[in-house]
Amino acid sequence: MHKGLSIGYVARRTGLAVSAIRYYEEEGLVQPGRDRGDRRVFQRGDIRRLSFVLIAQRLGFALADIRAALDDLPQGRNPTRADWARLAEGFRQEIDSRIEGLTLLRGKLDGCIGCGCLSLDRCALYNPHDKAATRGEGPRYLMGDRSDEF
Amino acid sequence: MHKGLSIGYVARRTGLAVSAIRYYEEEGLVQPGRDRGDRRVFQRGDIRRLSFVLIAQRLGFALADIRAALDDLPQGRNPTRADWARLAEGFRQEIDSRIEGLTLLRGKLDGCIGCGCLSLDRCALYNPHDKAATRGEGPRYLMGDRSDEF
DNA sequence: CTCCGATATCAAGTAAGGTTGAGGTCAAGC
DNA sequence: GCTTGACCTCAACCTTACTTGATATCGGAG
Repeated sequence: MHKGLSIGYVARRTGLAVSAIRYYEEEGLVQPGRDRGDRRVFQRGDIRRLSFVLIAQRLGFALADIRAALDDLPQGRNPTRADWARLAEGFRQEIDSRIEGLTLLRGKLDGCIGCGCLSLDRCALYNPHDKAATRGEGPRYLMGDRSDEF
Repeated sequence: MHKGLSIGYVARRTGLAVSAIRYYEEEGLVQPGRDRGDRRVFQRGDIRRLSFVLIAQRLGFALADIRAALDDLPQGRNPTRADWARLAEGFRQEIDSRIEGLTLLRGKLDGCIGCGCLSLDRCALYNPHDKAATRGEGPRYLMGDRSDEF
């Protein structure tokens, strides 16, 4: 009996605001059906999709990236455990590479502490081309794009 | 001979856009003087301040946080190497705690891969109270603030 | 002296990720 | 039958971190 879930229920289960869920629908992250009263009808799997969104956001992904990832889920059939596990594996790799980037950064920082050199041209810490730690950082979309300006 | 630096020079040295530097002044991150023609006059130390801003941004700090950190620099005298090293030490700790958070997250994720459980109520991966990885993620400033909604 | 390039100000626009409010509908409970 | 709560839409607003454009002025080169 696929009774379907109301937006309020999904909101309570995910901790998202109702308005946020509607926004996510607008962004194509979930595609609930409608009942005859035009109210959104979610399935259990949608809670999982939204959980995915929340976790991915914590990793700093933009909604557009997350949508792209979710679009890789099979459209016709229900996503299986294996499908989700595949996505999780992608996460794992992303986490790995972040840890690696931060570790690298820390090493450089260790080299800088003591000399006090935060000057751009000399300090290994600032390298605009090392984008590893830059992802998902908000509107600094142009950062690093003009290092050839001079 | 403290000749003072023009905004264009500082922009070239830091890789920042002139408009960005003016914006940073507005936000209180630098306080250049003015010449008689009302043009901004920067000191060498301002390049260092701006470098600090860039590095901190890479770590995901908001400008407001960065300003707070910079405000800890001694106001009267010129910042010494030790002052900058102290700030760098704060960075180091932040990086450490991020790596730790991500490592934890990875461990949880490993526990989830295979079971495909991305369901919020069961999966250890999603825990709204674990804010370690949440900082600097843009406008999701309310995230985790409504876990008591239900 | 004149012109150009760098600078100045100020208002408005942009992008992401939402929230808020006005105004309307629907189904259930009393 | 009426009210209440949950839902609907649509437009407007919010924050952060800037950019863009209009318009004006400064200062050095020629």
